[in-house]
Amino acid sequence: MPKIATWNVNSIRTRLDHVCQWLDSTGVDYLCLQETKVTDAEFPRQPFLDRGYHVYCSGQKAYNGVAILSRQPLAGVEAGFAPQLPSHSELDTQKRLIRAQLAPDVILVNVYIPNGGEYDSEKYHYKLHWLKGLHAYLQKLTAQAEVILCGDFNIAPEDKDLFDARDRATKVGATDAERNLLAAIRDLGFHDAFRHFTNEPGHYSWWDYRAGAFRRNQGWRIDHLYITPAVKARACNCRIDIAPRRLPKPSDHAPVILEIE
DNA sequence: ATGGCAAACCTAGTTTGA
Repeated sequence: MPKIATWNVNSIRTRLDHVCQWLDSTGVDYLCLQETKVTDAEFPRQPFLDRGYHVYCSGQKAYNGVAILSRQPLAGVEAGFAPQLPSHSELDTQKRLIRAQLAPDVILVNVYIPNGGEYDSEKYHYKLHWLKGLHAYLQKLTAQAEVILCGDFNIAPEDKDLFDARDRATKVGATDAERNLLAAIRDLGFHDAFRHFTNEPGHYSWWDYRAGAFRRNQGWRIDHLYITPAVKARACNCRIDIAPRRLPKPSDHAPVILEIE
């Protein structure tokens, strides 16, 4: 039963031991990483090669950066929008997207969607612009194949996906403009894998380092796996693993795992 | 309204995160 996971590690070099321990204990087949914060030349490949994973990364110094670890070698690996959408190549200066084929008719897309900064700031509008680019990109892909779209979306899709939805009109990650663009992407034919199995509120994938947010479970569910119908039909389970968030010096995000039969 | 924490960067204070 293949397992596919997504995890914003907030620096792969700082979190190397956590990720290795987690791979050893869960044995996931594919792990999509975000915020690796390292160039491809500096990416710590060897510990993953030693564990039998192939490493595909697209990173930059200090900020952003995505990677896919896979037990099998992957075909069709492409970084950024440009290979599918040359018109949007300016979005590729920030390393936030990598994709690969899992099968001839299944494409895995790993994204690190911009944070958005303050409401109505330049960063907020960049986030909205980036989401429109992602929509155009996925429109092409969903016409060709089944797609597993995962990563750090920096968006809580519903009010039950954050601990306090008050004032959300200006709360970046929960505004209507962001949710509407995410809904437009979802309407290309995606289903929220986590919500296929769990309806209750109070399940989060990110907690602020400050103010005891994790201890008080004051978090947001912003890390997602979106799957097209044929994948959904094979999905057995999708859960957030909060165990790594309890460790000393954790990432502020927890991994999310999808199991497929 | 602010701070609280963590990481990276030409090491000290700035930028980013959501």
